[in-house]
Order: sequence, then structure tokens, then C-alpha cells
Amino acid sequence: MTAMLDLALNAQDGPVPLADISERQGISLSYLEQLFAKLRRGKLVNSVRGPGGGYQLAYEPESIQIVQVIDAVNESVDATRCQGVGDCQGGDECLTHRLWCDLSKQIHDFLSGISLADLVARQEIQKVALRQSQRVANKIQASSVE
Amino acid sequence: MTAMLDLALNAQDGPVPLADISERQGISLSYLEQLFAKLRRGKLVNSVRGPGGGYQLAYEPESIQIVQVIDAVNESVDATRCQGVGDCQGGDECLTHRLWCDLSKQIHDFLSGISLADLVARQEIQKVALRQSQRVANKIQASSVE
DNA sequence: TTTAATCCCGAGTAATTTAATCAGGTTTAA
DNA sequence: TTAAACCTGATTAAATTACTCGGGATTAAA
Repeated sequence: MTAMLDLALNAQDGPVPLADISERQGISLSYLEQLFAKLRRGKLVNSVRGPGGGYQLAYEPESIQIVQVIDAVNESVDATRCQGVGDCQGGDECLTHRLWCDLSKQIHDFLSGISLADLVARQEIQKVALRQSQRVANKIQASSVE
Repeated sequence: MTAMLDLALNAQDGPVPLADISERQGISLSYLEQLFAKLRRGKLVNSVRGPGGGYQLAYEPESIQIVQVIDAVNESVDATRCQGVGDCQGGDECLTHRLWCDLSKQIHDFLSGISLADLVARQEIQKVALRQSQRVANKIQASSVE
């Protein structure tokens, strides 16, 4: 989720390489590669290979819901232990099956109501993003001076 | 949660022994003991020792919210990795900190709106409970016949 | 007063999930 | 030709969850 938001925030100048996201967000490159493989299979991002390449959102940030990102990576938000099937107690429903189904729906609905664009627009997120790109800029400068 | 609901459902005739809950819900006795130690520390249940003893709800089922049970056992419902502190990225907030805080609140509110009594009243839960006590009754009969 | 039902406690284990590493590729702009 | 970037599969590490095990303490009832 953090990586997708970073992608949305830095999309203005062409494809965003995973190495940059790794640097800004402190997520290992190999791990990002696995996540983006799933996101690509889920058709949420497009990849551009070769130098100058990277990833791009497959749609406008307005039409990408948080829940889609989670679904693509996790294959579903689900609070039940039986993945909603209802065989939690030896082939039958356990006492609390419906409770967890209801909770799952609640979470799903909440995350459906928020798009990537909503997050990008939030002030506190812009503040964090600014801090992150400045930190990276400083780091680069420091290493070129040494 | 399942164990607490079982307790509420079977409270009519005195303290409920963990062995019965274990039998009905298919949860191991030792594990139940650990869970109820936490529930007792959280003042949600009272224990009665000795033969004929067991556990009782500390309050009316109407005034026990689902979220209290989960809090007592899990020590909190929290979707953030930093437990809400905000030091998720090297001492600072990560990009998605607020999102997960909001989600946590959403879940908390949902589970606050439901009491044990609400669950006890649900038809599908009564149906499951009936099935479970019949299964146990059959088992006892079968073992006495053999 | 003995017994057995029951709660109580702490240490250890197994399975699962999540996050990550590693060691190789392939593609393609410069 | 080179290096930047994506791509893939195998493996590992850490954390969490559910659970086991081996005892001990309390107390109602026989």
C-alpha cells in the first residue's frame, strides 16, 4: 500500500523505478519486486523495462481503490479463519462465523470508499512525502561531496 | 471470542467449566486456560474453583462489548505496525500511518456497537449452539452404551 | 478426610504468515 | 556494448497464533 501511494505521488515525471521507492520508503528492492509482480498480475500497474523504465499506475488514481491494492497483494481482506466458506468447526460453521463475515464486509466497505487520489490529496501525507524526498536529496548530495 | 459467546449461551445453570467449552467448541483445554487467564485479568469473567466450579461472566451480556473481549485477549485491535505510535519509518510516520489508524478506529467502532447479548439473540447463532450441544449429548450417550 | 473436579501457572512447540534475502535471469534505452 | 531496470523462483527469518505439557492450588462432595 505504501509503495502504491509512493508511485501515485511520484508519477508526474514518467515511470517510477522500484529502486527509488525502495530508497524513499525503506522497503527492500527484492521485496518490492515480488509485490509489484502481484500488482501487475492484478492489472493495477504497468511496467516499462530497460533504463529510464519503472512502473506506472494502470489507471487514474481516482479510480484505484485501496481495497483493490490489498486484494491484489493479499488475495483478500478476510477476518474469518475459513475464508468465508463456513467450515470452521469440522465442516460446519463455528459460533462466531457470521460475526467475522460482517466485520470483513465492514472493512471491505471502508477500504472501498477510499481511492489513491483521496490519499494523495491529504495534507499529512504530502508532508510525509516531502520529508522523504528531501531526505533522499540530502543523501545524494552528501555522497557526491565526500 | 467463540469461548466467551459459549459462556454467555450456557450461563443459565451456574458456572461453566472450561472442559465443557472445550468439548463444544473444539478448543483445547490448556489453550482455553490461557485465554481465560487474560479475560480474568481484564475483569470480564469471574472464576469459581473446585468441583461444580467454572467461569461466569462478570457483567450482564448486554454490557459486554465484543471489542472488550478482543482487547482483553489480544491487547488491542490495531492495523498499524507501530501500534499507533507513529515511528513506523525510522522514528517518523510512514506514508500510510493515518490510513491504518483510521481503519483501526473503524474496526474498533464496529466491534463496540455489538454486545454479547446481541450475538446471543441472533438466530443463526442459536442454531449453531443447539447443534453443538446435541452433538455433545449424543457423544455422551454413545460412550455410556458401549 | 480423602478424592476428584476444577482453576491456575509457566515453559516449550508447531504451524502459519509476513517480510525479506539471494541468485540468477531478460529487456531495452543510451 | 553496457548498465538500468524489470522478472522469476527458491530459500530464510521473524513474528504471531494456536496449542501442548507438566506440574500445582483450591474446594465441594463422597
